[in-house]
Amino acid sequence: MAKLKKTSANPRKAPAQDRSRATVDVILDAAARILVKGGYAAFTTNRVAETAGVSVGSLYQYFPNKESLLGELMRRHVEELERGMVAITADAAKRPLAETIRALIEDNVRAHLVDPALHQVLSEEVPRLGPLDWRIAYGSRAAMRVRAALETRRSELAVGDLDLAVYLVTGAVESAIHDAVADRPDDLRSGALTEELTRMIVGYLTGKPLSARRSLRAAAE
Amino acid sequence: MAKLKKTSANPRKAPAQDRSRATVDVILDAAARILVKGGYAAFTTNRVAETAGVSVGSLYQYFPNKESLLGELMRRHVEELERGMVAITADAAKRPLAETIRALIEDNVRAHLVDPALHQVLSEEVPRLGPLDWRIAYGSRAAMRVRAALETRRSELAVGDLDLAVYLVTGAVESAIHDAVADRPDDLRSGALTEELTRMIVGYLTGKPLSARRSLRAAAE
Amino acid sequence: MAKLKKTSANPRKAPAQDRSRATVDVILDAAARILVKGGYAAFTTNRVAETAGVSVGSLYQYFPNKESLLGELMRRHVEELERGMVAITADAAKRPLAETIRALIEDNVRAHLVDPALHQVLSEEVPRLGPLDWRIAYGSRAAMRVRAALETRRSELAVGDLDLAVYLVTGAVESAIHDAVADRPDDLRSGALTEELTRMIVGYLTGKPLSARRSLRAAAE
Amino acid sequence: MAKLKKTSANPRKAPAQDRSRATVDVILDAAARILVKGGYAAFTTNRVAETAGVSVGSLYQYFPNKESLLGELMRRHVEELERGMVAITADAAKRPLAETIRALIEDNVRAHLVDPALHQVLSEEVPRLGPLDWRIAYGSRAAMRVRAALETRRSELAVGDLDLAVYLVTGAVESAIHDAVADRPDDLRSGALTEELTRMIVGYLTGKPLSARRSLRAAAE
DNA sequence: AATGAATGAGTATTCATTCAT
DNA sequence: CATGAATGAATACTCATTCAT
Repeated sequence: MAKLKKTSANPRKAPAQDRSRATVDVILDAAARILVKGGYAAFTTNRVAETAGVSVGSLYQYFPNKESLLGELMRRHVEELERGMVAITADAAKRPLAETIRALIEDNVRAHLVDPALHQVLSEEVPRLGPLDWRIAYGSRAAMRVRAALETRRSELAVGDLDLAVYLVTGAVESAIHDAVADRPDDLRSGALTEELTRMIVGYLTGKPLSARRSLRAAAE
Repeated sequence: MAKLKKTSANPRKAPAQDRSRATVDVILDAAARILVKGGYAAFTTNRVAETAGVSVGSLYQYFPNKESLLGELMRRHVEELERGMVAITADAAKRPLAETIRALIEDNVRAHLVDPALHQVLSEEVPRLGPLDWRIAYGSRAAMRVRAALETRRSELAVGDLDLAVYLVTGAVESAIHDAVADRPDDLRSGALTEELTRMIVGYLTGKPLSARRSLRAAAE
Repeated sequence: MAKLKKTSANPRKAPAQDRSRATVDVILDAAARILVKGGYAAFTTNRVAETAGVSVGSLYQYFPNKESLLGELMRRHVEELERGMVAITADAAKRPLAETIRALIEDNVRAHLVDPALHQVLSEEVPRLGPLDWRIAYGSRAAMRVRAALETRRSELAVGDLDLAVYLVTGAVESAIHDAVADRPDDLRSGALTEELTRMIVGYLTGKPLSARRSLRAAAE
Repeated sequence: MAKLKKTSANPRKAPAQDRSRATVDVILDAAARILVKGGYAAFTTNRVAETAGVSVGSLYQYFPNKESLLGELMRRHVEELERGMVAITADAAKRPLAETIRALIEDNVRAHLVDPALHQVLSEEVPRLGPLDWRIAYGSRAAMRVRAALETRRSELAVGDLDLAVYLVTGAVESAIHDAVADRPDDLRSGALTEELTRMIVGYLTGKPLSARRSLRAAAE
């Protein structure tokens, strides 16, 4: 049960001053390192503080509670996930659908390969943080963006319920890539997974399958 | 003292006697109820025992540790998930691919609608249990079964790397349905999600899209 | 603190019947085996019963509590220690002091080499059992016997306070041999320790040292 | 998570600060009081903390586990036992053997009369602590020191195997005095036990008995 | 007599959080 | 602002003992 004592999961203050910013970063780095190395079980506030080289007191100066530390870590990760997506969806109207979709998938793969271990722990071991949880926030924001992008090329779509289709598609991409980080790292890095995902998604959305063979080229043309 | 590495996540003894069986069930019921109601945080051995109306001692008579309680709960859930799959994949050779796939998806949806709240908590909040974790065991077993089923209809397939395709497809189905339990219960119950998923998967695997409109009928013919 | 709930540390009944006797023995054997193998930490009533192949209930039929199990084990050990001593002290009047003393020491060594591991655990790990503890009972009984034996040869003694001397001597012998079981097993088996102890004790009691070299022979003549 | 095998039986940190030192002392005092009053059975970490007037948390701040509490208590006791012995053995070469031996025994008696109840509990009831146990460490260190002392006066010795003799002698002295704390406190305080022990040991080691009557004087001359 | 399921008080230990310095 | 000593509620698990069958 998510027991939020404080408004929680948000940094206590905007890190305006330099020293503050530095301290916050040092703490978050330590937190990430600990999570990656020892999993959520090793993630204790005292240890984070010690590893960061600050006192627990200082940690609590910047983060009202343990949860907020995780929250910030997640926020940063989502930022990374969203950075590219914003740019790509912005250009959706100018490009064929297939191209946009492939770009989105490629970018998601790229983002998942940044500190994959941390990403892993964050989504697998860390208990849910209530409505502030990144998975929820990110999921729906991503869906909105993708929906908007798809709507700019409505004519190419062959789906009935666009909402449902977007939900399906974003979920499938995110989860496939996420799981592949652990299960199929080679296919992820080689582009094989991107290729297959793209074929699956584009085929589904447009009703016109990219031929397995020509898809890469086709999308580029 | 011989410190037996507790082969955790397995019930301590086969519940042979009637009283024993009853106790085991009463405990598992209580465990499930607590998980659903209060999440993993509320899941303490003492509370489970109390809720079950037995002593902690009794709980530990049947489950060597907390983990094993979760393990058994998971085992039962997986059993539910697998029951139908085995039957369906067994008949794969006799039916068109689309039909088998739709059946698998429908069955998975059905299984997810049995005690969905418990299913949810089990996969989202409960920390990973090592190699005994059902997610790992189940995932790969399911993939194997599906692969075998698809191979009986190789000629209908239009994918290069079958392994990768199976990985993608089973993961996408499982995660889409799983997420929809929480996010889109109506689409799940109405069959809309099943429909879309089937179209996506069949289209991807065969290279020949089911038309959105005629898909249901088509699959049946 | 020794918390005796029952009159404790005595077997509940004289094992008269054959089946009873057999059960008692089977339980004590199991208890001894467990103590030797796993130390006092492994010594739980349930495990003893299981190892013995009887139910806990049966164990409690014959032993009112855990303590009494240990008590009986100790009683048997003391019996072993005392068996020889009685015979030897009985003949004390007929023999030179040195001979009696050597005989007592030799017999004590012999007794300590019977199941030394059990002996060890019993005296080192097992918590004190109150006034019923064998160490106390045995210690004073042994002292009494030795005192009586020495008094039959008073003329050979060169000590002032005989009581104190006996206390010193019995304690020294017992503890030296006991420790040597663990620390100097070779000297114990070779007879070297017996030799030295005899020299020390005889010298102390008679005021006339046995020469190191001739002591063995001298005692025998 | 990195599970550091706690190098138990050592204080967690050097008690540098004043407040820390005070807390440590207050905890150890409480621990000693509880052991003396209620024996090892009453010795629970929670009770120690409560008696000390600190929280369990604080206890664990300074002692990584229960064992380490006992370890420190033992360490301090051994310190007491060794303090005098070092000084006495250092001067062994300058003095007749008898004098050194008597001094060692007297000092051991003195040390055993400091908080004898605690000493008692520590050696009788407290379970062995592995290689960190003071009994082992102290025993062999003491033997080494005594051996060195005796070797400075080799010419006065009439023993064959010095190692064995030292083992015998240190064990006998330690155990006799130790037992006498409980069994013969009057003889211990009056010096009678010291006297007899000295006669026994000196006689054994030198082969020339101190006459019972003149021994005190003789040793002094 | 024998069984073994059930009991539940008791224990060591952790860790998020506070607050006096 | 920073420190880190102190807090104490909470938790998993054990085991001697009982008693209904």
